[in-house]
Amino acid sequence: MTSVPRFRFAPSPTGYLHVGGARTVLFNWLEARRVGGEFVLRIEDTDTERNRPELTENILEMLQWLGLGWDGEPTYQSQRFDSYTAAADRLLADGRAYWCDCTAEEVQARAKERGGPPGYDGHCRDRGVERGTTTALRFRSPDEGSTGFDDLIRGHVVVENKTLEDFVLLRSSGTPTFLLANIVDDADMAITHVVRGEEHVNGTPKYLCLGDALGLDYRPVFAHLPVLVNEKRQKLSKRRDSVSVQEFKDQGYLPEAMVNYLALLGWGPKDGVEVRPLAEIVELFRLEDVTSSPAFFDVKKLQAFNSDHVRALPVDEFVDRARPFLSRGDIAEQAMAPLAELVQERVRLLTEVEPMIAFLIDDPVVIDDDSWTKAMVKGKAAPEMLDAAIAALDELTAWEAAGIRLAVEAAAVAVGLVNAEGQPQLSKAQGPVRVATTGRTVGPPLFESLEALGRDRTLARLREARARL
RNA sequence: GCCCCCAUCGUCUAGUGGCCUAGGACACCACCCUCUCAAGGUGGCGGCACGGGUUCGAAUCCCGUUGGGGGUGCCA
Repeated sequence: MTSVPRFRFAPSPTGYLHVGGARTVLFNWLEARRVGGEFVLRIEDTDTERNRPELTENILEMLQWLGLGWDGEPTYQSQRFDSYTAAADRLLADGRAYWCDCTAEEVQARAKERGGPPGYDGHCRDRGVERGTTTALRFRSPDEGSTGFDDLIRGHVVVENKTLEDFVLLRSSGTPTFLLANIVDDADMAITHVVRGEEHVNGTPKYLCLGDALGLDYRPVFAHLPVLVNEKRQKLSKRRDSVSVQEFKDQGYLPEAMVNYLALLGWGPKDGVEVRPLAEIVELFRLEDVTSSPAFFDVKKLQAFNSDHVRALPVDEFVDRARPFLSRGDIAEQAMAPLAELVQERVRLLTEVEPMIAFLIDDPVVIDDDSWTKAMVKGKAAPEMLDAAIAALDELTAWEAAGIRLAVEAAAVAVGLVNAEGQPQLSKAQGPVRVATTGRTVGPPLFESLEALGRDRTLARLREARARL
């Protein structure tokens, strides 16, 4: 029987899914997909104190959103405590574990006194401490020899067993800790590939020694991914860095842009084509090609990827995606309809859509102060231009972009905003008209915008602005 | 302190001994295009941390230094 490659993502519900976790999922998922293996989820909720069940929901929801599905139902460690305590009992019976009644303070005090490395010193190893309400079960780490493992990304890693301290297996509350639950489950679930963050490298020898002590004969393939860092090159942390996937979703990032960008953190396609669909990345991705150095999570580049993915959308798909970000619902959607294509190529984030078409919804239009100053106060011949535009547009019989353009051009000529050849200078002439009607100096092309605005509102706004001058 | 890991433009990367006077992308700057803003086009800025080896030849291999990171929890 040949076993299928099996990958897993094992988050603990103590925080929202963040981009680092998402990248770990992605790399697991990508490799699993490529080799035709399975990708499963295991919720590591062993710490009943910090566990926040509702966060599991967020993690699952974000994975769905990113399009990184999993096989089968997630496993919950909180429902498998029996397996862990059984393993712990075995270790205790075999003399590979012992009860310890030291408090954290005592451990620290002794470490300080002896001046050596902090951490547990094996104080209770042979004290014959009985199980009590304040005792934790510790693993008796091997004193000699060394433990090594092969890592797809880092090569061979070896550590001396004597540097492995006697870590806790069972808390005094009786709940199992990470390492114990981890190895028991990985073996039980027949995980063949352990792909996780670099922060787990140091724990791996402990994990392996534990497995040996348990007689598991279990050796998965490891791949420790480089961590994602902030601008100060520290590991991304939910606490100090704003990196939850949910936030990016809320800001109007597209999931395809997100996974595309994340795939390029620690890996790059040989052909150099960065912006591409996930399906292509699945074909090209190789876990062994992943870099071993930390990568900076650059929001600027993410934004650039998002712009590309937004523009690559068919226009009705773009409208569908933008819909949840339109706070004013149908009104906004109807307003956007005629300008959708023009808006699409101007936004980086979906949250930028509504501000761009707000002038079609707000009545009266909200005028941006800086824009007003720039176009009306500092701009050339604003009053004259508005007068001329009003006159020209008022005479228009058909209200469509091309005709509106001709009228504005005629107005420009009338007030002398022309170049050496006597041609209208729209770059100068459009300013006052744009600000009067849309409230801003920037936005979708003016004439299409005015067509969408309608004759009456356009003229009314021009007259209102003129009156203010 | 101890253990482990890492080191190519500001950032993400390509590069696995000669194809490299190091390629691409983001960012930045300039110009072009242009009704604003985008988009697009062209060009520019900018890097193999340092020192020793090995080799005919090193960004690529080895050693050291320096710098950075991760771990060192009754968190995961």
